[in-house]
Amino acid sequence: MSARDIGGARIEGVRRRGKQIFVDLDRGVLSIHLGMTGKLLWNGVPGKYARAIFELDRGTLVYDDIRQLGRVEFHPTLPKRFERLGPDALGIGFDEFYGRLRKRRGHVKAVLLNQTFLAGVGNIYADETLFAARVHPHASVARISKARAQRLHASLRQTLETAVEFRGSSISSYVDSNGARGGFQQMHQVYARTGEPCFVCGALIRRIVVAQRGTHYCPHCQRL
DNA sequence: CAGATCACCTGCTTGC
DNA sequence: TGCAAGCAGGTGATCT
Repeated sequence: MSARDIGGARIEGVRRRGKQIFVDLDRGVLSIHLGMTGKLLWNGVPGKYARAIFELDRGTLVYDDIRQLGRVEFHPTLPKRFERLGPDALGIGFDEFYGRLRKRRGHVKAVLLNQTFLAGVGNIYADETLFAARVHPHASVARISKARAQRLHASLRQTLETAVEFRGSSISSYVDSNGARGGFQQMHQVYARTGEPCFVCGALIRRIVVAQRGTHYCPHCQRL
């Protein structure tokens, strides 16, 4: 993407699906993904890690990203890969959730992280959801009962809604567009609590690796 | 096609 | 004190 692509473009709308942000322009679409350390700062001062600066009529939007796992791309037409994104994790009802779950195989945590299953569940929220639902991250999706699926669905919604309310988890450096840190990290029950006692039963939280991601769970509360 | 693995990137933590 | 190694993770490419 270069300034030539979007200079003078008119913004016609802004949408979000999971972690993906879409800015509809009169000549295409801007897709933005914050990755892990990406930030969009409204009227922020561009610092050492500013990767893109958008001069708008009413202010300046700075895209800042320390680890550069995020992306800002311009597309004249939206690529097919975005069509593969699942429905937004916050909006899905139980029937659709259960129907989609039944078509999947493998470890439940890997499925939760898969953005074609649902869009929007990252590593922290997968761990926190599984703890709230009392489901072991290694549980096989094929063997999840409808009752447990209901707990998973309810826990996912609860976890994400609370996280949004607290404006996210500022683990490394996340801040919102006003530069404010999130507060959800203080609510974490298992994430990054390896070796510490479970708040419910006192058992020590364990860390394993599932789907190449650090995975935290209570060996007593969460069952296969 | 599905699942597993690696590369990307840099600040912070750990170990010697 | 200093330095190297390990770790964090969302996604896409590559491999099996």
